Amino acid sequence: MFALVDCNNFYVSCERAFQPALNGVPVVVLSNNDGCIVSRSAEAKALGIKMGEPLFQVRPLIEQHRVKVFSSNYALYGDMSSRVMNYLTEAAPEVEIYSADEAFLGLHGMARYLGSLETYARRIRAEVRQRTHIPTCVGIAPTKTLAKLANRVAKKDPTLDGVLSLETPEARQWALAKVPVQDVWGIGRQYAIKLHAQGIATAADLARCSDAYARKHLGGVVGARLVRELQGFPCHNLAPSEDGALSRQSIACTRTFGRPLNELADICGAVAAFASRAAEKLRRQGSVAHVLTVFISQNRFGPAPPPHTRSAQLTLPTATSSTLDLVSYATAILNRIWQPGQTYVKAGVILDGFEAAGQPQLSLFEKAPELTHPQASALMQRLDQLNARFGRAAVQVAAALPSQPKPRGTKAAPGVPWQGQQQHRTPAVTTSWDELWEIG
DNA sequence: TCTGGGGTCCTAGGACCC
DNA sequence: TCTGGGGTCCTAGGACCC
Repeated sequence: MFALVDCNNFYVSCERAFQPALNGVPVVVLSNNDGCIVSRSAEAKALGIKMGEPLFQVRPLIEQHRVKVFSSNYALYGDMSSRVMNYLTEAAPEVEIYSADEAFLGLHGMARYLGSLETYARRIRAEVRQRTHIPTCVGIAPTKTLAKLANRVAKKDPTLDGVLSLETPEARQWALAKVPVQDVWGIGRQYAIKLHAQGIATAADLARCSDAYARKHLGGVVGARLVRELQGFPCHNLAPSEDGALSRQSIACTRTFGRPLNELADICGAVAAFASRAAEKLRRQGSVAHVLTVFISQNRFGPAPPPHTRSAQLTLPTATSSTLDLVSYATAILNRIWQPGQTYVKAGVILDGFEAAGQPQLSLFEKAPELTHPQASALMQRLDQLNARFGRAAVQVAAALPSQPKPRGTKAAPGVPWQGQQQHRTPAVTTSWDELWEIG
């Protein structure tokens, strides 16, 4: 059996945890750059504000109903997420952290010891709420896909009080019939259109499909597994998270700029900063990367036809996690793809092809790579320590700093040219000394 | 004026190898 | 007319997830 614990409206709930006055009123949280709606309270959903909608399109609705609006505060959400996950790691023998706000618990053979899994789930839910003020729902089922489905039904049906267990076939049939096919985990927009056109409207309909049908219409083996999981046959194992942290196969840092940019120096600063961030994340998970991709994008909503993005990928001679290496490779790639006279609105750096740091895999017949310079590695360690202590980006490579102010008489825009808007951000009350709550 | 930022897995096709 | 049968690696792209 699996349990899926999923936080309700996670970003909004994090804001509410420190501002109880937000309870009961409509609240939304915005994406980076204050562009789109990415989290909504139940009251905001009821007003018809949709997930992913651009802020400027719903502004009338927001003003009319006095919806509270917040820029995203990832320092706060990340910290709240670890609090929730740390507790879950204590509370269950096996935990897979699936995202910032969701975790699968492995409950194989646990019913013997726990008695009712549903009672256990209710206890977990109450504990998470008491410790963090974050509301959750829990779904229990023999497969991950059914646990997701159970969780969804628990969220929608208030009489269930946040927990639904699908341990019996009867319970499963009942739940499958209630869920529209587009709400099944793994059915997105494209598949939903196709399925409805063929008369498959609910999860129960989908669970009755043949293996051949699933393979043909739902992306091959992926779709076949999806249908099997709905039928109650597990195809996905738990992937337990070590140390309560996620370990990635790729790491990206990509951003829309605060305003469109056409100066190479400005874009170069952005790319250097993104490469630095990506390198930090890479070191934190103890990996080195072999492959580096840089891309720059023009406005995809503008009149110009696609493609809007230029990118290039580089296989590095030696896998590395050094900020200095990655910044210099990244800016070299940028110089190859940047075109003068064009205006760019976004850039990104993506790292791939990971190995564990300190033990690169040697391929047969290849010469051993040069050892990482101990000095460079010590330097990166100091860099990470300083930034942990004095705040992110306290120490940076010079390339990531904004270029020098322009000569007098020309008007220089204030601040870092590529940095985005954050007009509605709350303080990082749990992670920043400067922004701690003052009581008194 | 204003439109996010991460990730995953899978497939197909081409180059190349024996 | 007929024209092997595997492999691997890489890239691009699609679909999905939170």
